[in-house]
Amino acid sequence: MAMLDKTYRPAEVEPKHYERWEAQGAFAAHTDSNAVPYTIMMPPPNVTGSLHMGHALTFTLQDVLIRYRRMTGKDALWQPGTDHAGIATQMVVERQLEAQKVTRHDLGRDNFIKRVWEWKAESGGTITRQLRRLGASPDWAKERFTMDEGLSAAVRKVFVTLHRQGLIYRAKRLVNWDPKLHTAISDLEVEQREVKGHMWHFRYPVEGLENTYITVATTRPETMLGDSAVAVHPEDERYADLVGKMVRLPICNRLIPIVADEYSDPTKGTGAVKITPAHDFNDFQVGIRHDLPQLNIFDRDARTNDEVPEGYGGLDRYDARKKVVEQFEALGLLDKIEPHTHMVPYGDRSGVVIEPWLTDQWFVDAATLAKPAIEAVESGRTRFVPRHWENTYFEWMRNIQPWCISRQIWWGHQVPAWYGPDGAFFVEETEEEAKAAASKHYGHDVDLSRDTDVLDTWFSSALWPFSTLGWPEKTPELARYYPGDVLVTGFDIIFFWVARMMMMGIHFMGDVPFKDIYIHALVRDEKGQKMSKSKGNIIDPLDLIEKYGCDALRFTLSALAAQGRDVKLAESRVEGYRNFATKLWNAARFCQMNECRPVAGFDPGAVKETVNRWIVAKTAELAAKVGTAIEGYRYDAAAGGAYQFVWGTFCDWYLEFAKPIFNGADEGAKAEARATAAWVLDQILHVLHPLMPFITEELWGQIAERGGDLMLRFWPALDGLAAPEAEEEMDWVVRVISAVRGVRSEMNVPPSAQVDLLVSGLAEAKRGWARTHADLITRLARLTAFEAQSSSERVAQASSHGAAQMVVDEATLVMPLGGVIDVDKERARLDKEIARLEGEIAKVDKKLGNADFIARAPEEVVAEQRERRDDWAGAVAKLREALERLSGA
RNA sequence: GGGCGGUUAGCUCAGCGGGAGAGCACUACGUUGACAUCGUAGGGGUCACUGGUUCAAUCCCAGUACCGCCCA
Repeated sequence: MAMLDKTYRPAEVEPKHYERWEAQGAFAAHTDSNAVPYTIMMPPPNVTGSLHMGHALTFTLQDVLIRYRRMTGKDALWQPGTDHAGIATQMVVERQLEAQKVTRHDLGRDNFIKRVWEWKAESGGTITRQLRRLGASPDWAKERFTMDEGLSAAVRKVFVTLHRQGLIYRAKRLVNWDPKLHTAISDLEVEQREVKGHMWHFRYPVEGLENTYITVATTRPETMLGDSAVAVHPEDERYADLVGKMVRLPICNRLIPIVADEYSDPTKGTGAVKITPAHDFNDFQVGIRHDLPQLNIFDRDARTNDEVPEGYGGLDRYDARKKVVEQFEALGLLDKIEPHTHMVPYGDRSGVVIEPWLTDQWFVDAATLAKPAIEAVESGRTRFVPRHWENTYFEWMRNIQPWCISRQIWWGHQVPAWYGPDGAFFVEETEEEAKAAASKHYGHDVDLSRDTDVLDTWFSSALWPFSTLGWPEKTPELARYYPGDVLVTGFDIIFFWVARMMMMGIHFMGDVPFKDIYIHALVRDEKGQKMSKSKGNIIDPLDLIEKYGCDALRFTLSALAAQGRDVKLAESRVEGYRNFATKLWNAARFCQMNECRPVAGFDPGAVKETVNRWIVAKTAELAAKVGTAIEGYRYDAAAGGAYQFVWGTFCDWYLEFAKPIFNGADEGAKAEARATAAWVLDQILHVLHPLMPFITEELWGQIAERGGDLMLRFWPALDGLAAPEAEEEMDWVVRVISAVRGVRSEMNVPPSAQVDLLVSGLAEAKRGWARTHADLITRLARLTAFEAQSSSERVAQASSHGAAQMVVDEATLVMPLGGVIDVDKERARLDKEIARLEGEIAKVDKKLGNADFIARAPEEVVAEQRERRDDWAGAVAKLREALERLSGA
């Protein structure tokens, strides 16, 4: 085996392994295997997308899960794919056309759609290529696209079925109309933004009463052109005698009624509110209650149509507003204008103000579908992690509104409905079936025209957990991998997507689409700000990968993914974990230099040396800890535990312990230490693999000849390796070394100074420990000699000439420093230590002196406190003796 | 207005009824044959505030303040 380079070079290593893994089919699920399946449905990124930090987080977390489960022997399916992202994709292609000064209308529908497919063929692979750079290991052979033939068939089937069940219907309703994109959008695609505007107070003359006016306040003066009524609260005495009278609407010169309706809030504005049923959601409801006409005054561009008085037609809504206000002022009917901050709806894609507009649209009866989806979470068949997201889910699902699923765009699944000459429609999966149905209906063949609308992108996404597995066909995949084990996603799409998958999954599959829903937080910048182009604080994951390596980024995201917290990403963290990768690399290099080669048939349970039994036990703990953490979605604990072990235990202590052995003469000990170190390193590579797939695979291959890739190996099953007595012994060694190092540093004993260490009062049982580890303690504490059992005369003599003394358990360590040491300083140090311990003792004494504590606290807690007090008291006594011995110096 | 989170070391965050923790940053020392992308040691906190429950509260409960997010 060639020697490892001095540093790890991720850029050279990553593509090499990824390509081999993929080519060898290492990511594939095995439908015909006997293993227990484990399924994650990848939230399909937009086909227009490119990898951002949110993707990096979510896909890293999913990849950690899938790699871990694959290693534990599950038949792991991570189902990948992309989403056609209707509006977003159409906008991208339209923007390209715009550069050529062409509109989609110039091309016509068919050509435009062809153009989008061409674009998809060219650029649609960006996001999946980038996912590969992240090390994601989904079953690429199963990659799907929401508009591919199979998924489109599923969409048609679902639409037709729900329509027959009365759960999809067509209706003329007020919808959120985007006047820029010329389509309806769903409530969820509307963003409410706080806007500083005005409140205009208009006086409407009451018909039949001289000089009597009712004043209405509005933030949208232009809509008065479509007013159908004025509403006051039924109990508002100010207006009681006006209810039932008519108002003559200025400008329009129409008569509209004054109605009593609880929608009017007497405490707001004037208490009288104008009602425009065709352009406001609340007013629409009032209109229904009072049977008011719905007067539509806008066209699809939100310009006034010809329903408005002469001179007002064809105006942009804001020009119309200006003109209406001017006219009111001219008429002396403008009472006042107040500054007013209110919420205004904006289209999340177009960024323009949404206009409530009366149109024919297709709706899903979401309330009906939501019921079993709510029940599934209530009963725990599907579980949110962290739990509190259930509240968010319930809140929305219990107040769910009809879902407007039709969009007046071209890119998407066209609604499978065909219209006859009289407007009757036929909802069928194919045109042939629609024709047949129409013939039956009319008694003869007729020409049909297909509905031009397409479906909301989220409609097809809602089917993702089963449509990707081949539904409506009864495929082996569908039987095997549905329901999924976990959905990993961000909270921002609980409504858009999670809720809808729950509804559709339960309705069509009769079972929930996944057992767990792991909701992770948003990635923010280090100051906690949302990353956005306008703020210029975007961190590109690919830049970080290039700079620090993919594993460093993955490890960082995992380490920061604590449940219930946003991920605040500081580049310094990535750098720190890159250093961790380097540390691991060099530990492996050290092992290699010392000929630590994996030994065939090595039995970790059979090692004899204490250090080895100790590290074997610690390694077993590590594997269990990391496995449990990943299973509990505690990525932070998994990463933290691995980091702590590799750096803080393996490198800082075990390898240091091993050095004297490697350099010693005991060949047996050397051989065992080498084999153990190699074994531990192998276990580390396994355990870190889900988090850091590349460096672990690389080391795996470089350290020894192997039978195959690390990624397809089994997770370490290390039972029965606990060694509490070895742990106790090595902990003692660590305490001794730490004590010496601490005192050396505090007393300014330079590393070069030659010092001995004497031991006094060491318990009989520990003398063997001291002898066994004398070399090791000597080396790590930088001593010249370590006297495990010193005579009291020697101790007394040494300390009377000046010595640093430290108490470890029942023993006192004495470091003779005659002539070097500042005795006053050492006294002060001992005094300080005594004072600290006495403070602790006082605290415990207070507790132990409390009769209630003794009576009520659990026995073991009381015993623990007593033990602790005894230990401290013993230490204080020894420190006093040490002071005493110093008195002669 | 309703709901949900958060407030612990300078920064980013763990912990969660019985001795305050990590990483980064900081200070001092250090090229000891894996690693300076490193080593050793150290300083730094009335765990937001006020009450309550408890033998015992950073941890549980209630309230307050401030910050963030979602919904209306």
